[in-house]
Amino acid sequence: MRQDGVRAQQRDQTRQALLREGRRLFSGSGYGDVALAEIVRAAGVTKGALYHHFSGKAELFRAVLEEVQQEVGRRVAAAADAHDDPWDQLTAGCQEFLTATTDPDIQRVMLVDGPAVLGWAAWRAMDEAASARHLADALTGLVDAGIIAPQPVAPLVHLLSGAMNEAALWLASSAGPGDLADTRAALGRLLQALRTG
Amino acid sequence: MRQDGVRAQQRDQTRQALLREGRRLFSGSGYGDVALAEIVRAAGVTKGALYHHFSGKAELFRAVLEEVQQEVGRRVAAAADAHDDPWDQLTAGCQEFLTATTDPDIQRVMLVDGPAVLGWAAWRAMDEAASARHLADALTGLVDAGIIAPQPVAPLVHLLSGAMNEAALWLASSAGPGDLADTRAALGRLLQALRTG
DNA sequence: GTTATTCGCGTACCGTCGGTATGTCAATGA
DNA sequence: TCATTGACATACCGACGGTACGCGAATAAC
Repeated sequence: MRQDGVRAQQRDQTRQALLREGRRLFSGSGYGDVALAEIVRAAGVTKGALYHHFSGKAELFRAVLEEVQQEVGRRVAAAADAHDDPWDQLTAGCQEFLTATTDPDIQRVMLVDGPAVLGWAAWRAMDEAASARHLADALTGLVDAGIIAPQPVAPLVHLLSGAMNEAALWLASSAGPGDLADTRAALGRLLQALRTG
Repeated sequence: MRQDGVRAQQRDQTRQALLREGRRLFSGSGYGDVALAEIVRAAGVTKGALYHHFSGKAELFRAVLEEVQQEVGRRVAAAADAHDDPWDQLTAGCQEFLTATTDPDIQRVMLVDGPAVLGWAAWRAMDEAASARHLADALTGLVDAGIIAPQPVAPLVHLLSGAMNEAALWLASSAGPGDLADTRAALGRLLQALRTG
């Protein structure tokens, strides 16, 4: 990604600075309470630079969201790949998702502001590409292998994805000790319900 | 609620008009894309009236959200009360929730903009009071009756609530024929997993 | 019944913020 | 060496949320 040439390097550096400070401020204060002037000041540039790299505030946020989602997606995929058994891959991925998205900073961008700023449909498409796709693949594989009952996977993907999103928000907000373990257990029981026999 | 006296009537009428037009515009265009000037013009008043009844844009939205949530809550409670068996009450309530929140206008206010505008914690508290409380009560009752396995209900409430929210958004957005039925079936299977033996 | 007072709301105004138009200077290619 | 492109900076604008203040009618006080 890094190109040679003085100008290309400077360009990348500026873009990275905008993404870094944008992410930090959006995470901390929420999209609506962050002014562009704040972001560019923190990044050491001006609004001219921001509008040279992004079409506006919403697209900067979109870029930040994409970064966050792909990080979470990679963590989930890595946790799943650590197992060989398809069923273990599913449960490990779900548990890792629950852990990763418990970070309040990730939540604000990914789960709270994301759908409102970009619209649910666009947010869904990005989530699909980053992590829900893994869930759909895992479920499809398990159906094909006869491990879970034959059924349309799309409804399941959304039910489970929504369940984990909301649970993560709750865990970060009002979690007492043991709530994470209880939630993991409850989620495990729901997943178990999908198994045949 | 309606009081006598010319002034009290006028006051109620203005407030209702603001809530009605606010709800219509927030539902159609989303919180961020609706200007206060638009709302007061539609309601036939001025910003002075709006700020006399509400502390600002966010509180008007909060009042609208409360209205929407309580409507949904009443629908869910009514569907549940139509049954005598506690288990039937749970499933009927969940299915009704899924149906009620498939309305795109309700979704935008209740599921997309709500958490972003008021913050997740405040949104959650309102949702708790309006409808999630019924879910928690139903689950607690089923645990006490020995119909579902003894376990903390709080994690379950959030998992199921989140599952239904996300599923409703999906159904309204990209639903093909049969998706609603498939989702109801999948949700029913997940609920079934909670039953003992 | 007259006066005082509150109340519901309109009007005018302000600061801030997202967005745009244009200028500028260094890096690049011929 | 010179023309050109590109990566910004600067100055500015319109819109919007919010506030200060005024007014007139309904109500309360006596």
